[in-house]
Amino acid sequence: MRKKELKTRDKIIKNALRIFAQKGFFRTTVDDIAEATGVAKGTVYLYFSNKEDLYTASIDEHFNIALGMLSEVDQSPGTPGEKMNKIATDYVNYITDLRTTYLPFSFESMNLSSKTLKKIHSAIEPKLHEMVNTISRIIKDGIGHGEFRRVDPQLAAFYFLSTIRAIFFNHFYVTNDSIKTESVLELFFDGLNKRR
Amino acid sequence: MRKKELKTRDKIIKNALRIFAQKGFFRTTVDDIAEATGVAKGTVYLYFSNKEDLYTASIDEHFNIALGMLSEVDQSPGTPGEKMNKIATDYVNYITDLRTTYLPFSFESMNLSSKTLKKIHSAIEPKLHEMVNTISRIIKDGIGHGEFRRVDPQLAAFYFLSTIRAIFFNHFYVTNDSIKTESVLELFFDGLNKRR
DNA sequence: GTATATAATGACTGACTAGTCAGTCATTAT
DNA sequence: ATAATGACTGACTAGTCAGTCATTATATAC
Repeated sequence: MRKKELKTRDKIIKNALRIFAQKGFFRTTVDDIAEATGVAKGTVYLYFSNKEDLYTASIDEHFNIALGMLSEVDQSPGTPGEKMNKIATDYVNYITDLRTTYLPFSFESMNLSSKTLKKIHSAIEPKLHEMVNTISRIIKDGIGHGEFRRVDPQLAAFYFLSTIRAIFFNHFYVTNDSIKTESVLELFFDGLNKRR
Repeated sequence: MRKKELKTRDKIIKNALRIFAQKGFFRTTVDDIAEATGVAKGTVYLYFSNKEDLYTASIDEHFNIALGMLSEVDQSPGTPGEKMNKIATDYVNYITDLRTTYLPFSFESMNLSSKTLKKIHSAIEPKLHEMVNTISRIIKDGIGHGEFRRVDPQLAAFYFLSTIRAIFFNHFYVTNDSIKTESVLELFFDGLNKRR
């Protein structure tokens, strides 16, 4: 039964994404995920050949969700600046829902020298590039319309993603949570230097 | 013999910092660190009560080094903008030397809900605040001298640290390494928006 | 109603590693 | 020359968890 199979597989991925995002790869056990999904551990291994495979699938899911949000905002009306603001707030909400402290779920925290993590890295890279490219197009558009300065769109897109991460970092490490998404975005768009 | 004791303990921390930075907490074994230091595992436990204790000590060492670099630059001559540029490039060089892919070594990648990581978090937090405060003072100075806009110095300082992290992120995830520290800093200081 | 195929289970294994501790030995004190 | 010290060792224990597989349950076919 193909339908049922997809359903179980999807349920596992959904739970794996949430738990991996909350606890990270090493502190998450396959038993955790099986229990959360309501299946036995053996069932997980019917759909995924090993833990890394499941992790990779979870990351894939995560990026698909993120890319979905991105293109939705991209296709909605608004100036490039408005679109980027929407992207940031949507993404912040999504991650907040995941209740992850294990952030970008999580590229920078992994040692790429091991085979496993290289595999994960190569699964992430194309997705990340797709995100960068989408944002890059919006920025190019903004440059064309005279809204943005003539900067390297790829670099600015990348930096924009880092800025979004900075917002979370604020949330988790500054107990005084007066720091708001808008303030950080304001800094991103207007910079620190005084205008001359 | 007090002298010798300090030496062994310091050697262990030094190696632990390097290896934890390269592989992260979970993939690093105490045996790895002992072997790298040239002592038996038991020796490690003479100086540290457990693995987390050693990790915390390593993070402490890391922040002390970072804070040392910060205050050195702070006390040297230069405009606030020049100082911040120096801080960023120095820090990039330091991390590059560590050969870490396990970034800010590593706040955002840990699940704070566990006791262990809460302990680590509380060890990090004061150090991080000290870093933010130092940078914050430089920014305040820049605002006073009319170099920077009137922004929240704490927020801008925090965002500056995130910007430095963004530079590494670039290095590790963009195979085309045309992206340079200066370009990212330029975006930080001047923002994306066109000046009106 | 029986047979076959497919899906799911969970007890079990074995590799791995944090942490222990009885014993060693070079150095220092008497 | 003898005794005391304590830094250091590494084999060992105990716990964890990824991955397996013989067994059971469920669905489908005839």
